[in-house]
Amino acid sequence: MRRLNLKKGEIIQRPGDLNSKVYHVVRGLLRSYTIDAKGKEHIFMFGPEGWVVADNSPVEVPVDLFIDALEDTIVRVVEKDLAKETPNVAPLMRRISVLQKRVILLMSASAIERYEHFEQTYPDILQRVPQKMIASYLGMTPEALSKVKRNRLRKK
Amino acid sequence: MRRLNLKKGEIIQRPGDLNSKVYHVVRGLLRSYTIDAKGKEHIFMFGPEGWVVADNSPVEVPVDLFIDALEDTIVRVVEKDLAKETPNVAPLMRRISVLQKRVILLMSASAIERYEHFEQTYPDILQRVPQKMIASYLGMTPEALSKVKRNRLRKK
DNA sequence: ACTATACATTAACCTAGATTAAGAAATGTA
DNA sequence: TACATTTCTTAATCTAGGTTAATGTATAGT
Repeated sequence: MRRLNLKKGEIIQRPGDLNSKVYHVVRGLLRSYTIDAKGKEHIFMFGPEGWVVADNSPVEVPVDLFIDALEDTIVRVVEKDLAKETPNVAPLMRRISVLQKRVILLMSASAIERYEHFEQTYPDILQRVPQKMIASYLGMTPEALSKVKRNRLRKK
Repeated sequence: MRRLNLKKGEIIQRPGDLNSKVYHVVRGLLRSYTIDAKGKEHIFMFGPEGWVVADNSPVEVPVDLFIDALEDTIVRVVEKDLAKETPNVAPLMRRISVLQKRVILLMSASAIERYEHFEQTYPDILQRVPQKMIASYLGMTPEALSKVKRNRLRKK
């Protein structure tokens, strides 16, 4: 069970990589993301201390996410097949539950609603990453997020 | 491990239900969905034979999805905490992987692209459910889906 | 402290998809 | 067969959010 010290900006996984690992964040902040056909970046998740970041695909298929460090970060690296032998079901169920909520939000909620949900759910991360990344995570442009926040202020 | 015979249209789980179960579809077709604040229905997943349908939340928290039968359906019902003791990690990972793809599609793909992805991934289900349900699953209105298909034909 | 680069905001304009409403097909049911 | 109900399509209109581009404001590196 290796440890790894990452400098801000370091990329530790790229789409296409085989035998990807599972990363337990000890300190710092990871993120996973894709880049689509038009070259646009879409953040899939943020991983602050205590979180587990991984591309949950079967061991043998290539991953489709980048993972990099948004701050200087320390991670514990676990081989994916090894992780399978210590089957900790609870965190997997939690992840599914979170993803379920995210899908439903993406399908049914407006930009403002999605932002306010994020605000309540991850107030910490809001402070730690640039707003354009929040926008990317929420599936909107930085300009749209800017507009949304301004309109909310006007109403109060 | 009970068995259950459902008639088309039967609802077996409602938002707020506690101690929800895990449903293994033996024959037929289930679906899970929410109804949002504006009364609009959003289909979260379809569960044809061989699939497992459940609201993957911790046992003790109330679920937030409806589950009903789109066809006459036979299911095997498993208690959730029991399912936890037979920790079958592989299907959970698969589900996460599918949800990951879905989130990324919702964030980055247009209506047409989402539809074509569905067509390729679940050609079977496309035949079995009304189009408005496909639209709901894809996060768009039936009208939008209709338009999308027409425009695609024009181009060919 | 100076410059460069990344980030945030604003505004004008545009477009995908929502909404509304009506009619046409299909499907179910007596 | 006829009638009702649900589903699908079309068209007109509207709007949230995307795009582009300019300006302002931090932040970082030397």
